[in-house]
Amino acid sequence: MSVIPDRHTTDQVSPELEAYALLRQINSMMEMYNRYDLRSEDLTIPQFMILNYATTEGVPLSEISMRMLCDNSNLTGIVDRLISKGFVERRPDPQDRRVSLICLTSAGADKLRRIKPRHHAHVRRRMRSLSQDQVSELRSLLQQLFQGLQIPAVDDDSREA
Amino acid sequence: MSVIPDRHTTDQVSPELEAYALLRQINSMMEMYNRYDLRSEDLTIPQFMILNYATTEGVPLSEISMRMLCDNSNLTGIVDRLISKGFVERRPDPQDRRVSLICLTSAGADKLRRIKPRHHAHVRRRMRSLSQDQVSELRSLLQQLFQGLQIPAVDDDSREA
DNA sequence: ATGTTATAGTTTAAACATCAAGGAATTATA
DNA sequence: TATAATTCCTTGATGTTTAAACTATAACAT
Repeated sequence: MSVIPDRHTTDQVSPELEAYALLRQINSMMEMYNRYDLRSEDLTIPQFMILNYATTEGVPLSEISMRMLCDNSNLTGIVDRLISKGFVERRPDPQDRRVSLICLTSAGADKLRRIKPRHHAHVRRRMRSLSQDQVSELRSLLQQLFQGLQIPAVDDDSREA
Repeated sequence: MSVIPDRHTTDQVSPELEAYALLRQINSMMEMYNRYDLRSEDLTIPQFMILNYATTEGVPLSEISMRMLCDNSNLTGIVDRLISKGFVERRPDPQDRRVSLICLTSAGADKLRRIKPRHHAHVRRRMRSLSQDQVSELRSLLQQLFQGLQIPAVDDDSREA
């Protein structure tokens, strides 16, 4: 029952909000660049991601959707497009007839071999405004934040809004 | 012409790549939470963002799209839906008949007043795995990275892929 | 004045995302 | 072994995003 106004009941921005806003903006800009890079290869970002997760032996669709943090139903259409471009194919899993394995074709593997190193180089280049130490520091902070997000629901929220 | 293999010509992950992957994943999870929070209010994330940028006096649509780092054409439909819900309205700018001002209605202002503090509290709570100092450190690293991204094109890329 | 260029916003089509619902195959359980 | 619950994937409805083409207005240059 303090008379001192709580720092965050008002509308003013907190460091957390600022950090999150920056994170979103950075993500947004990186996506713009990635989209632009992939455009010349006639690939979209989600298509490229699936290509990265697929293997020659085949990976269950739901394993890919788990890693991409998205719904299965997203991937159906994207995989369809990748198939029509000849970069992956669907194969039934002999062990479990429910799953369809997403398999990288040799054309897909070639494509990936050509694009991936360049993509990685681009990402690294775009982070050159940070020193090596700063990148490591950033990575470890993000790592910690990410792990904290995994266990979300501890609703110890009595002190605020 | 070194014989020592460059650290990044191979497929292995660099700190930069790891940091970026984490950033994307965090963004993804935060979006999931935000979407869930807004669901009970019958708002989508982009709808909520526009609501945040709109004012009672009115803001040009293109100003909002600039801040949201998106195209004007995105906003047309989203604003349409906000209008049908009664939270904003379009008004012509008397100064410039090309622009349409996006104006927060009183219903929209009420809605915002109720949702925004809670949203901010949620964001702060979800970053509680970081200390105050860590949040500040993160913010300043992201700030620096963001500014570095603004001037993208210095293609001093001769040393890599 | 007239033609050029730029800006504000919309429209359209293709791609993607979310959510709910459903079919098919598997697993668990009684 | 029947049936219930679960898992894997797809489909369809709604909403968002991108990119290109378009309309209307404004600013500018002869």
